[in-house]
Amino acid sequence: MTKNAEVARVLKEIGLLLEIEGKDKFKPLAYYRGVRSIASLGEDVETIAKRDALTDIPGIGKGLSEVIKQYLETGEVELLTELRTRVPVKALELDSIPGVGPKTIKLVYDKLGVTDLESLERTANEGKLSGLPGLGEKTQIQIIEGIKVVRAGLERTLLADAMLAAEGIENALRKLKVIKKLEIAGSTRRRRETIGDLDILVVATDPEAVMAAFVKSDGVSSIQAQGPTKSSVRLGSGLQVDLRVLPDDSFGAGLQYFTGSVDHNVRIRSIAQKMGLRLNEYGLFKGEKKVAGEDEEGIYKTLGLQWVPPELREDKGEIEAAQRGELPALLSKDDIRGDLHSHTDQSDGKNTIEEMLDAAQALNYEYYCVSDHTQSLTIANGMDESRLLKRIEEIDELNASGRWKMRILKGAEVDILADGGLDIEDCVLSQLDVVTVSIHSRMKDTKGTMTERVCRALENSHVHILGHPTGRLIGKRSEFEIDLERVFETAQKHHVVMELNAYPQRLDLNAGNLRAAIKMGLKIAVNTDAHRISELENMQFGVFQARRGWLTSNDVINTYHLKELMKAIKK
DNA sequence: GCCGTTTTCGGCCCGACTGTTTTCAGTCG
Repeated sequence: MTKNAEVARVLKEIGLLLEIEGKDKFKPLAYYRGVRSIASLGEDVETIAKRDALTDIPGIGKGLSEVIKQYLETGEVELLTELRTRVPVKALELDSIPGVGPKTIKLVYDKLGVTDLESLERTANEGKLSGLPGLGEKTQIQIIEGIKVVRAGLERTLLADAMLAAEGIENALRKLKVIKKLEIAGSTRRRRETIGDLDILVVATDPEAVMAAFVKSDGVSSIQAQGPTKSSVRLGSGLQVDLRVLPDDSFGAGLQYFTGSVDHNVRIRSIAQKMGLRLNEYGLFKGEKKVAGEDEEGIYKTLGLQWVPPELREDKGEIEAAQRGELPALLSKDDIRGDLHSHTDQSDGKNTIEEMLDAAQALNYEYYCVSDHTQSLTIANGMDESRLLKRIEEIDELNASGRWKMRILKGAEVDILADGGLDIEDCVLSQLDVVTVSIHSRMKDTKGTMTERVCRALENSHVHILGHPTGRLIGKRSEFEIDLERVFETAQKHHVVMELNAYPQRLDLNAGNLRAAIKMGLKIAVNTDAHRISELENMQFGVFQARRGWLTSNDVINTYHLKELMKAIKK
């Protein structure tokens, strides 16, 4: 696991405490910028620090780089320790409550001695919050509700779940005749791994009617806000959904604005400013005159930029590329010709091989690889050599049967053992079309051990793909401690492809890692790792993540025709 | 604290909504 999240938390806490002290309005903003920058870094911040290149990171200057260095070297930051002494509150915890910010934290600390979630909940339940200057009955109820949300751990939702919820609301709203246009914006449109809340934008002839219908949608558990152009509700699942009504000729500007990210928009805005223009959610203006806003393309074009695909809008070089007209032609779902990692009921899958093949055929794939687990993974009923040899024969027969137009590829997801060896003999591996190797055990190995282990596995001349390279489960399990740079170098040397596992909880590699991998010339396989028919649909999430990693079809081997694919993985 | 086609100082996105107000501060995205 990288130190990135940890460092981001330290910077966030400093920013919050500075804001709570209230001495400087802009210093905290600089810290928050640093937080976003570090949190979305593709590389380990520690590696960057060792290169002495922290100030190359956007938003990190002399001050923040010193703070980061101090933390990495000593595990503490003097400034933070001082701040905590002056304002002894659990700022991160309190700030995570919806509706509570630095000003409220300061108020309840000064007046009531509240320092954490527990004491805030107690004072709120005792009714002591209402009556404080600026705080009334309703705010008190809102805070109690907000604490429940935090306790339930519902701050962020997986993209797949958010998209499902969005679809439900979208379908319901589209039935209203007064709605002329509707788009899902925000981080869902940017296809981030997890979503804070849903942003829905509409153009409607009768905004009031839309708002009235929206707040009564199925699954709404509470209404946070309801105005003529903006309403906000919380679903039973905890997900917050914002709906905004825009004028028709501002829809593009609104979409651009509410798609974000903040950092991308700040840059776009400053480009507009330098051209003597002003950009807000209603349009791009020269003085009082609107010069663009109906669609996004017009806004970007007027600013001298190519239209930027939402997945790239993170201020990670996309603006410079768009200025030069050099944005990559990103991978699309239609480019995918097959899936190279899937399971059946031979190991821990839920469907038979025939059922999986029928489902894959329905996706018009040109090839499809069956890759069940191997023997060390006993919990998943992994196959030993004799079962695997039988499976190989079976697939030969299935190919010969002519029942499926696509080519069925013989594969396995082979376990990497503690010492980096594989749990299937080379003489059997050599009979497979696609050998994927993965870590499923000893996930707490030290960085050195894990790196050695994986690299040794990649040195085996029968290995084609490294499956879910960091092993993370979003929100559940961190990445292994592993030196990815060394893994990439080894893979490059031994001609091994990196997997982008499309499972919504995995999305492994992440976008930053993907970008680093292709920069080194590595190829990627976008695979579903499906354990049942329905999971073959997860390919879309892999494609989203690939796009966030700037991947083109050339970078992804399962966009190739069968012949080229076999050539590409040949050792 | 960061940054630079407004470059070593002086700005820093900005509008909507709520609650508690009587004109606005706080939060959010």
